[in-house]
Amino acid sequence: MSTIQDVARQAGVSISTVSNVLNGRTGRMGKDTLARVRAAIAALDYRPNRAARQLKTGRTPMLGLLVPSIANPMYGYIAREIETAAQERHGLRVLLGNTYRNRLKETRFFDDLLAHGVRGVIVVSSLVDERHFESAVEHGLVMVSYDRRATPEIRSGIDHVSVDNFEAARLAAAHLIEHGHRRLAFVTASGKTMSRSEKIDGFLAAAEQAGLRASARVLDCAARADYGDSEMVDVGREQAARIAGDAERPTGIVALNDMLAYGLMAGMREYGIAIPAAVSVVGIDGLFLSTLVSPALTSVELPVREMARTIVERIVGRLADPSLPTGEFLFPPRLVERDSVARCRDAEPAAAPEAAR
Amino acid sequence: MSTIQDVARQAGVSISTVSNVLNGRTGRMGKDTLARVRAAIAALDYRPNRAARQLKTGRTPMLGLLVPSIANPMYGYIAREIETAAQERHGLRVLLGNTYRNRLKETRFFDDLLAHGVRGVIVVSSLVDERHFESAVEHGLVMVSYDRRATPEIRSGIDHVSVDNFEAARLAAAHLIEHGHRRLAFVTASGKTMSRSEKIDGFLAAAEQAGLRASARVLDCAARADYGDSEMVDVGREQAARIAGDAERPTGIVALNDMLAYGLMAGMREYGIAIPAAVSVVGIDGLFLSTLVSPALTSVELPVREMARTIVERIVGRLADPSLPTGEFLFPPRLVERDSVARCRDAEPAAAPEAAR
DNA sequence: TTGAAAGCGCTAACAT
DNA sequence: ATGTTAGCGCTTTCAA
Repeated sequence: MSTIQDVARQAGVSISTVSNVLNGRTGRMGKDTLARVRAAIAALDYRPNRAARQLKTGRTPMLGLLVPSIANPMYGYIAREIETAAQERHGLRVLLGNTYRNRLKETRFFDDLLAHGVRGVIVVSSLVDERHFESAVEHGLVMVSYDRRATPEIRSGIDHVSVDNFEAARLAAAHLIEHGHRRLAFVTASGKTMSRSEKIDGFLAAAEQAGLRASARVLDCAARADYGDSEMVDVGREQAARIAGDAERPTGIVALNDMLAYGLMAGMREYGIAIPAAVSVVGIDGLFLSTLVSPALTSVELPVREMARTIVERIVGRLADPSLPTGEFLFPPRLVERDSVARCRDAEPAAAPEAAR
Repeated sequence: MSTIQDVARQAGVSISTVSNVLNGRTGRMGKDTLARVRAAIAALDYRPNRAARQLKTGRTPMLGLLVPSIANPMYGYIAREIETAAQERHGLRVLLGNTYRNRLKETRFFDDLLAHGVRGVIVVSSLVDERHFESAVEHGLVMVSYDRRATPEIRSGIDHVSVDNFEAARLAAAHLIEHGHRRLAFVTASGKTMSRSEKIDGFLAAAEQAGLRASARVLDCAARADYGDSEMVDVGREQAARIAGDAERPTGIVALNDMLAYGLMAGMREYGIAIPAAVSVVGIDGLFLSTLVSPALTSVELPVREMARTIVERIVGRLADPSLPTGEFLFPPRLVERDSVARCRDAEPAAAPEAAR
């Protein structure tokens, strides 16, 4: 690898001149000096050493990205959009870490980012407890959290970008209600993350508004202790078993997310419960896999690309101007109808006048 | 952030002593000197600046990982295993890049790695043309290619880790043959990557051996030009349409990979072709999603974790000793039976004596 | 057993 | 318009 020295020698100029070219300070530079430097750079196939530059400037064109597990299709999707936005819009590379929702792994990742001189980091769907985040922020990290709402009333050094989870679940439940369902359930994994609580609230609000609050149920179930990508799927399967044996079975189900819905549907199938004939299901996320399961899953879709862009812009912006206040950025979800919801057969005509159509 | 200077001052020693502690050269060090240094490090929450270290040593504990798109569940799975192996076994971080199978993006990623001082890189399922790889290797990158076989007879500066694709497809076809299928097809996307050709060969070899070569068909279909994660799914769907309209329709299908199989099954469903009653399907990859589609997909599973470990060990090994020769590492696949294969109804009893069981 | 000092490649004052 | 120079924080001889 050639260095700035080699380029300077080759071009017959000093290293400062080369450095000036490198950093775009070509304003009052001799036209042919510039040309000679450029030629030398090309001839030597010179690439500035980032470590040296970083040692001097304290900056490195890199972002950290922390996900529970990149094998989970939802996180893979988000990661792709974030990497693409960071690279194409700002030339930033992405350092990836799987945390398996382990606090120690998260902390170590922050430490490594700091040591590597990386100042911007995106944390996807982390733990409820955010204290170690604040500590990382104090050490100089500019952080954006995805899929966690800000804790109300607490000033945070972290940007929060997420979908309106309340609205997402409300939309899903309302869709079921519109189709005449009156025995509703929200199926979730236990362990209250903030986004889960919000979804539950949205679900219950829709039920309440339709006068169905009394019969609406929230079914949760412990996930396996160790984080796996099939965690949600397993929860769905397990819940299917429980629901199958339930005499007062719900006819309309909102799933915490698409992966859980897939597991739920697979489980239902094993118990011979037809979807959507016997039970209708709505997911949340809008993964492209939802078109592949059978029946294709009706789901509340998240504007992932837009969120990814906002995340990157926030980091870049606050990196450039640390005095910028942090904020909360909420995105609207959108229901995408597919084939997992049918009109409820038990629906009373009075309650659903359009049942005959 | 505190520096080595701060630690030295706090401990009342020179920076060399601190550096020695940092690098484990504590052999003949005063017992309490060591203790004082350690205490100072802890007290100041000191973390060595990697950029400075790298500038000196030329090394940085980081690997590059290039995938077509991390949103593709198969690449997400591989990426997770690689990141985990790199981090847990060697403390290495992973720099991720999506290439969308674009040669320019790949080249730029290599350039950036070099500039960042990263010397090890893993390339997953890249283009057929490997010339830009060799150029990167000449510039000092230690490279491992996943899912591409070495070009025979050509000495390469690259390690190749892959599954035995021939065997994978052979296994899949043999499984169909065992179930009495005599009209076989291999469904693939057009564009001949090496792994695809090998799979085709394995498929045809199995057909040949069963005397079914004449009727065995390879169906390919152009993917959309721009790389997308639903690329394979779309190809599967399109092929389903074609197969549905085929009077001499195959009864046993081997899909290039699981994603394509999902699309194929979804397409078949739309055309009212029952799986496995009318057509049996076998995928290749063994993604966990295969348990979620309906019917659950019988698939030839890849030993992804073992492959990921080998990939990391190869890089680390050759980074430590560049004189190590590169090699090819082939892993055996394994058939996992689920519900997408049934005994062929058209099977002639003579050809399949156990048909009556 | 510990310390002094050179230098990795670059940026950005400051000089000229 | 271009060059000189002082570090950024660390590792590693070499000397004491």
